[in-house]
Amino acid sequence: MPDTMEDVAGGKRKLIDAALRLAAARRSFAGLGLRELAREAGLNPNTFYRHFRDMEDLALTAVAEVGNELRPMLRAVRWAVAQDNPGEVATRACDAFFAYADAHPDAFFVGVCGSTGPQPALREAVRQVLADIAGEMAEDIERLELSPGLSRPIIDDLCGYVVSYLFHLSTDYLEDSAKGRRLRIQQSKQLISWLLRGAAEQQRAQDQPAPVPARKRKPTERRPH
Amino acid sequence: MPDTMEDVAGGKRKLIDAALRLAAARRSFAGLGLRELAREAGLNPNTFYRHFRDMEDLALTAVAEVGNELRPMLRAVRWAVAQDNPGEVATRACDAFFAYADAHPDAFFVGVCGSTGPQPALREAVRQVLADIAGEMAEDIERLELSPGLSRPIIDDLCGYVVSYLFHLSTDYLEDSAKGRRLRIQQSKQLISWLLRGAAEQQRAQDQPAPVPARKRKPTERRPH
DNA sequence: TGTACATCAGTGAACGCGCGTTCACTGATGTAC
DNA sequence: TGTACATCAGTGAACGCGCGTTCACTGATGTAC
Repeated sequence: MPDTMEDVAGGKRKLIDAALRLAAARRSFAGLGLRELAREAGLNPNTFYRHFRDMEDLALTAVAEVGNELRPMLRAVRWAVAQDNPGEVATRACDAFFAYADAHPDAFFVGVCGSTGPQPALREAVRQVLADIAGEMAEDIERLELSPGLSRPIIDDLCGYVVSYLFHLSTDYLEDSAKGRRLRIQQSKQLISWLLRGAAEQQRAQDQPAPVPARKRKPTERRPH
Repeated sequence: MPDTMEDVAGGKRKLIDAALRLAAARRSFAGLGLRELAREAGLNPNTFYRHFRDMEDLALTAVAEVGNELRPMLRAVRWAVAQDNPGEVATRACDAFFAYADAHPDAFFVGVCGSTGPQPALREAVRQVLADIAGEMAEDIERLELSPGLSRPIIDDLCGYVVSYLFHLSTDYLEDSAKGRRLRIQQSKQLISWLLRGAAEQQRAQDQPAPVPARKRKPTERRPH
């Protein structure tokens, strides 16, 4: 079982937290120095080697921690809201996402920066977390029957768009003023709304293909525009 | 008048090109060393100071160069396609974008990495280039009457979504195989198609507001879902 | 209950290295008269 | 046309500094018998 936020020994915990703090403030995990990190954590530089092989090792540990917390949280929101207001799952999950970003800004800065940073393993780890989130979102939409008409491939594409957009928007959101933040949340909800309508229309077009050249397309085939 | 790609003296040109090459390969402008850069450019480390104050100065110069080439290119494609096939502007501009990314991979890696990197000035410069591109796109859609029904604010949001998505997708595209690349282009076109339909539907809803609570909304007000 | 030993987090000194930056210099190109 | 001077790209040596990493060490905690 992987580490959770709580059951990690003192020095290791301090190092991870200090790394998130420093890397988020400067928008770069790669630029972190081992000694600088130890200084921030209030530890001897060598203590680092007691817990991590190198900086990349620490980065991957941190990303796994965050991912393992963020993912279940989003699922929980979706299932909880689906009970009471099935029509508001998208908007409420959107709110929950930004609220979580608000509560864990360091994690989001590190994630976004890491997704384009120099360490291939870190980029891949972040990418995987996003893919998992999109996958779970698609599964929930299907299982909770939130968009009854849509086929699974279309739901998958939809979730991919939404997750990618929200993820990259999160740092702009965190850097923005209260007013700007409200606007960005509103725009995110608008994006989701548009995509849902666009996807539904395409699904409808696929379900009852155009009358004249109908035989040319197989019903399962995806033909965007 | 700012520098264009051609009229820059030998050493300066070499330094900019070497910086794009190295920064793209390692996915980080911030990690670039002055001596390392001079080595790659085949120059003495001190020659750097003849042309740039520091690394950030060089980075801003490079971003301006790329932006000043990419933006007019996209405009030209839109206007050219609009002449012959007004219905295909979105898909053809999409193709042109990825073709340009293909031809200038270093510039895109540096741009995407810079947009989340440690230098605030570089982040702001990249952001500005994207905002300019989105603004020009919106202007062209309006002037070329490519989506006659849509109001300008809705076109602005639409362009913002598309530019953000394509920009962040560009590095995934460049890292992908030929097959994956085709899929990503296809998905991009699908996203644009969905957004266009969703935006059109919302515009329709705004133009003829719901019968009963109609007096509660001003016609110009934007109320995304 | 006591004793011996293993494990493990954390320490402090020391190393060699590449870094950014400074200084004084060269040599070519342009320009004033 | 020639001469004197300014400008500017590029050079090479030298500096002090913080870095990652290694080594031998301490002291606390757990464990076998």
